[in-house]
Amino acid sequence: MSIKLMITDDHPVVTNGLLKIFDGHPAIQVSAVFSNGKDLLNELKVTLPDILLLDMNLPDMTGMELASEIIKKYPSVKIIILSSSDIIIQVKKMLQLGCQGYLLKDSDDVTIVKAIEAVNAGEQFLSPVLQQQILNDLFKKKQAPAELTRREKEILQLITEEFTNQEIADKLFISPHTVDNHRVSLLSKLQAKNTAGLVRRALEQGLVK
Amino acid sequence: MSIKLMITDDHPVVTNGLLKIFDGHPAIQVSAVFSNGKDLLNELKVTLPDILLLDMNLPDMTGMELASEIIKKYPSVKIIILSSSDIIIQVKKMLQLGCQGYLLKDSDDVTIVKAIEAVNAGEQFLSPVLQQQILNDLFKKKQAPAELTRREKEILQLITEEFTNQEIADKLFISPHTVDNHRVSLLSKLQAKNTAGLVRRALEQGLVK
DNA sequence: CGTGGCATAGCGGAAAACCACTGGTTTTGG
DNA sequence: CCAAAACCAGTGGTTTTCCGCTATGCCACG
Repeated sequence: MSIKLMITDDHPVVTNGLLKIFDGHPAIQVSAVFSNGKDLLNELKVTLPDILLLDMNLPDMTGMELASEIIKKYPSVKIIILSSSDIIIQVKKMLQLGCQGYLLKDSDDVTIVKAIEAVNAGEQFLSPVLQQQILNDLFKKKQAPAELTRREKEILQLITEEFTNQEIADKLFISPHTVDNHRVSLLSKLQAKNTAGLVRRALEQGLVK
Repeated sequence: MSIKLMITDDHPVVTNGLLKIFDGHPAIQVSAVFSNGKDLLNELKVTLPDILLLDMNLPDMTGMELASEIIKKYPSVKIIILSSSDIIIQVKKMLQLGCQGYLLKDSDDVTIVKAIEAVNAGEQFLSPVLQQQILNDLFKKKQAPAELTRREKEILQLITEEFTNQEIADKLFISPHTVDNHRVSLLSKLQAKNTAGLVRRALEQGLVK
């Protein structure tokens, strides 16, 4: 049985190139090509492909929105994102959304076919470049230490766990005033403006949990 | 020039095993072995190794604390964490702290030597198992979509950016009361108790930025 | 064409957070 | 052992958030 594929991309150059690639692969059958999200959604009401090659930058809606909707409505359709953006955050987001693959547009024929076969087999696929980049990302961050005292870390932890000053005070057997004081120090040290900022920085800098 | 190595681990079995491995590698010279953090810190005041093999679970202090301090005081020392824990969060934390490698204790001789050589050459090294796990991690999350309306997402974003209700209202040309209402919806939908919870969930679920 | 979800707006009151002080005790490191 | 840093506690006041109400206009979907 051949793999039924749909392509959505508003650049004819890309779609033509893809079509040419799949021409030589009888196991991969392109059942439809669309240049915008709306057309795709309409077609999906009628037929579902095995795999959908989806561009991130469509004229009528973002890839995020589109992918999100498709995943929700038609969970059986496997989505491979086709993008020229290698921004890690974006890659992560799409994968966490539930896409099965993420291909860079400069991928060669072999890689693209490999990706489709892998995803069709129930695996995931990530452009090798991106794999490397994600690993590097982990090392790079080297966040500024942000010198917090033991007590401050402890209280920051509890703040992110949604405890109020009063609750924290009870837990640590100190006065709510003291908790408040630590809070002020934290705001200053982390250069935050309010609780939201504290939690944000705490999570971003891995100071908690 | 040979690589000067220090080992810190409170399990004789582990250190003995390591020593045996390095016996066969003249390019790697073990200059000292410690069984706790304090002894190590004392020695570092006198001599610095090229690379430090550091156990995560020491009797007197956590690997986090120790690594953090060493990185701050002696940034030239490269640290490879030696741990039996493959908990991804912990791995990430150590790497972001600035450690150059993370080895699982069940790694074979070849891998360990490879790691040391890589780190000595200025690269990073991660146990292959962990590399795979981190990539899988990205796909797995499949977070519950958390159905937020456009407005709610927008407001959640601004909350995490430390704006107050009043400021958000000004920005969106709506009443502060309306912002407050959306906030209540958000608290309910995300099952958060307060602003801290909102920000935490927003970041964890990648709903912002 | 109605029903339900969304966005808007408002009110009032309680709770929590924010801010700037002062001042005492304990811990820590050189 | 001394000084600095951290921790604790309090006063007093302002701002913001939290929560439960009510209520209206809009629009999409069946």
